[in-house]
Amino acid sequence: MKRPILRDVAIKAQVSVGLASRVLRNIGSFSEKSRYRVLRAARNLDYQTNNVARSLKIKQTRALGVVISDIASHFFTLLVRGVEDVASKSGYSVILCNTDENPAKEQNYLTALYERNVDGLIICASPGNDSYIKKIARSGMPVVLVYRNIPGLHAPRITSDDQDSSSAAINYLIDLGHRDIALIRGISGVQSDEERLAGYKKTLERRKIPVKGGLIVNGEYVTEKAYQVTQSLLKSRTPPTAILACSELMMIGALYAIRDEGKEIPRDVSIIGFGDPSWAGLMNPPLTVIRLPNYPMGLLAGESLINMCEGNELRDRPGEEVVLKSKFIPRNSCQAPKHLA
Amino acid sequence: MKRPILRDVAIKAQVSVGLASRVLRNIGSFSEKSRYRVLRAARNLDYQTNNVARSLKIKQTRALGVVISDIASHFFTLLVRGVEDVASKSGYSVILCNTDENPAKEQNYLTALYERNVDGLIICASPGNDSYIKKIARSGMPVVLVYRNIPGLHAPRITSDDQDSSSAAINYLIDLGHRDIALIRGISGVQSDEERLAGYKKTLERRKIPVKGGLIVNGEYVTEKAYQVTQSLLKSRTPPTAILACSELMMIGALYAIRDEGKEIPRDVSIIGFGDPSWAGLMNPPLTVIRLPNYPMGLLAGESLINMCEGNELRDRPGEEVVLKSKFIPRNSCQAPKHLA
DNA sequence: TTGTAAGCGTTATCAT
DNA sequence: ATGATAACGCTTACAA
Repeated sequence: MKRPILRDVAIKAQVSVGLASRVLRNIGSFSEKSRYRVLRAARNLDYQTNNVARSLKIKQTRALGVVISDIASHFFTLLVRGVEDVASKSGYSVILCNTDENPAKEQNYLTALYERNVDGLIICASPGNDSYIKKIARSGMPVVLVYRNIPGLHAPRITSDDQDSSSAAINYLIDLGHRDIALIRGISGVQSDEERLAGYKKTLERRKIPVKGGLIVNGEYVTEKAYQVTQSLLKSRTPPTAILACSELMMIGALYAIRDEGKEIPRDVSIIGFGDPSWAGLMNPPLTVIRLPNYPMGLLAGESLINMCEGNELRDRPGEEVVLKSKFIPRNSCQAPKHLA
Repeated sequence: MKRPILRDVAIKAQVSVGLASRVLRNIGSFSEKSRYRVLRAARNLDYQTNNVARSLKIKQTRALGVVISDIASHFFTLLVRGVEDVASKSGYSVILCNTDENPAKEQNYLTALYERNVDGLIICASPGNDSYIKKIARSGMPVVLVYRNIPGLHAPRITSDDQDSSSAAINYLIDLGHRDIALIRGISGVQSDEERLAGYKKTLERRKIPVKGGLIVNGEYVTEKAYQVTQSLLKSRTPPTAILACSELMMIGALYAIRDEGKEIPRDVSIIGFGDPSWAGLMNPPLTVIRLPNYPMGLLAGESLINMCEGNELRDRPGEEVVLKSKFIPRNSCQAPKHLA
């Protein structure tokens, strides 16, 4: 009744373990007769490889660690799905880690993953563990960075064109006549967040519109925080006429705040969000958004990582950054500010 | 430059590997002097346990397999977050598997998980692998079932009160005056889906309202399918005046279909959905929903499983089913049907 | 073609 | 308190 091991099938097939191992993996040489006996014995015993023993020997686990801040965010959900899809297709398993942007938690996950000997890591790093991640990478473990950069770490990065998309959104708003545009950003120090901020600032400057510090607020990528900050934004003596929210969760927070303040979209405030969840088109009005290429990013990150794990080309040029394009989807949550209407 | 192993620290500390192992795990006996030397050596070498070797020896991996149909569904997202939270707290890792309700895919994941020697399994099974799952469970691997049942499998089940909540929703609709209530169900054979169907039928019967087969449609838990079926429902000569959608994704499909058919909620159709995503309250009108206890279910499933893995109490009574309550959240997507208004 | 045996990096038993 | 040494279940030279 206990799980059979290779020796059991070898005995039952009346061959040596080495031979049994070879036929089960269809490698090396063996006679037709041995093949038949081993296969039959394995089937009869319901033999399944013990992969931890196998991993110990061959020094690879075919497991990938994916560390993100929160799977409950649609943003990461699609990314993870992408990674998992290519992983399973290549026979890899995905170990999921939610850090909540907490560096200490992230550290724990990273060491757990390292001790587990995962073959590679996909990291959407929270700021604060740069040196630890570098250490892991230096120890020889393949790492791919998603949406975030770690200065001095020679690893492939997958990002989207955050500065450009942010810029496009701001231009769109300016063209509509907005001057007081708020930015609900996430966490400073995060590459994509900095890029979006840069796109915001640069575009305003280029259009000769003053950048007001008070309009740049920090939502920390969480709904409640975003709710609070947009609420105070809206209550201020010079409320913004438009808002750009840097994540889906923060957009939700902003939307609730706007509603609770009795404002109407787009009449009183225009809003654009990063991320295009399936319900965005269902809102009233349908939401103008920047659709992020997260699923393809997950796919690509997974592929690159697996390539590195298997010692393929990417290994030679791993400093590379690949930038996937996001897509501006104008719907109806923006219009000219009231004073111009 | 290569990863140090226990022998390296033993040598550096000038003790035996056995002793080094003991002090690192703080077990057995050793002198203060040895402790100091080993710890220092480990620190200097940056030694980290190799858990695959450890797992092979101690026969446990501290890894849990979670098999669900799609992490991209908010439904599963919260569940997974729940199990991951308790898992990481207890030092377990979570391996994520998306089956898309595809039995073949599910089989592959299950055998992969088995070969990986995960310590336990949390399964939201698609119909069709019952015997395989039973085999795995019989082999001694702890299994907990979520939202689904496998007849003849003696394992703890975590579900919610699907029949009751479905019943409550239907009663609510009937009280409002509805007689033609459509049910967009998921996949037949799935326990929770059958329960919801049963609640629907039973309630109609109890209220002396004929159950019309044409009003029970199959959305297969996917948005597009739900879109199609509600579209044809709406186009039929006797369209329903109210709809109960059995998942968040299917509710989205229904919502799009209703909009594209030019109908208005709740004037033309009332709608209630299973699941309460954070945007539901943001819709116009805010959606009346049945809030599912998925996060707590994940927590509980994780706890039970870990208990079983560690040989605790639950092992003695593992046939148990625990039912968590969902919550009916009336908002504004329902009203009396037009002909009564 | 087949079998033997030496690892892989731990843990655990048993002397010393 | 310490150190040999034998597993754990598999892969892979190498020898036969």
